Amino acid sequence: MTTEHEQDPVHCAISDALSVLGDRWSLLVVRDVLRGINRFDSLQDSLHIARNILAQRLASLEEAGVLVKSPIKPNGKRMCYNPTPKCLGLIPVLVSLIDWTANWSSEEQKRWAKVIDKTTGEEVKIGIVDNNNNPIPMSQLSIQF
Amino acid sequence: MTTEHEQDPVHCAISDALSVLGDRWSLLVVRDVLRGINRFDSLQDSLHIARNILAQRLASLEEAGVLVKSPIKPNGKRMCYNPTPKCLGLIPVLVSLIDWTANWSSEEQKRWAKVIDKTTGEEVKIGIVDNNNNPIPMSQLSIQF
DNA sequence: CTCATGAGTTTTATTTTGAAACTAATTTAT
DNA sequence: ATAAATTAGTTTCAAAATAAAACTCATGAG
Repeated sequence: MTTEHEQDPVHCAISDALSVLGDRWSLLVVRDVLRGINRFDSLQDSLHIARNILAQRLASLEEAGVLVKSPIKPNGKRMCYNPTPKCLGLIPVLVSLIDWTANWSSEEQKRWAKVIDKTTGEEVKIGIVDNNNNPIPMSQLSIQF
Repeated sequence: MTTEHEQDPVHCAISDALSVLGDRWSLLVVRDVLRGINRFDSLQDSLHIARNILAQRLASLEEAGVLVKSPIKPNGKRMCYNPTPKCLGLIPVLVSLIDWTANWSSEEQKRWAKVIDKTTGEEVKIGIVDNNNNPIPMSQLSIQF
């Protein structure tokens, strides 16, 4: 794959993102790390992912600059994985995925993302707004990637 | 240790979303359909995806209610795939992925998502906002998935 | 009617994933 | 201090998913 076509719509910002995140597990690992689950075995317990695949994903997320791997105690061998600023940058992706499911799934238990402004304690939301910060309904949008 | 997840980590809104979208291609198909590329062969040309995989993804996106498949002319055999409202609901996901890449990739050609309000022609933006729709910096956020 | 196009399906090879067992180092318990 | 249990993976092998190409078979254009 990844052949070099001159006019290549596959090579765009979305596919760049998906080359790191476009699989069944990566975003769930990111979610767990943001939740504070940062050890190999706790992640495996939480996700029930195959251990070899987890090792692979952690390595690729580290290489992508999304996680940092560091020993728990200096020079130790026990590791932990923590979120980088680039990882925090994925919060809008996670929130919009959660809200999409909440909005559009027919399931009983609709879970909304809850994001809190630490300074006010207030709940915040993700959305599309115009220059005056007024929300705009989705049906009114046209997208140009 | 933040053991404050009262939510089921295995079956959550994110993994629900990823069971439809969590692969290499689905979101790129969605992007193309939103762009107006809605025929099997044009999608294949655009994405260089294997034809059997494309057929699979289109079927699963249709089953998920993201796309509708319909004949171009009544009772015809030539088909086209078009976005449902649920598909439009993915715009924030796509936009936040694009913006993430633009913000955090080291590449030269950073592409920002451009979303336009069809009624005004004005460009709009996606972000995390408080109840007054004012944007909030990422560092101020705490998440509870 | 003929030929090119559209929308897939089939076939086969390659890659990725998953489950389980296996290391080797490191804590913890006795 | 020694034994037992944890941690953080790796290895192995089977099963599933993906890719590339060839193959249908109906339709539309000329």
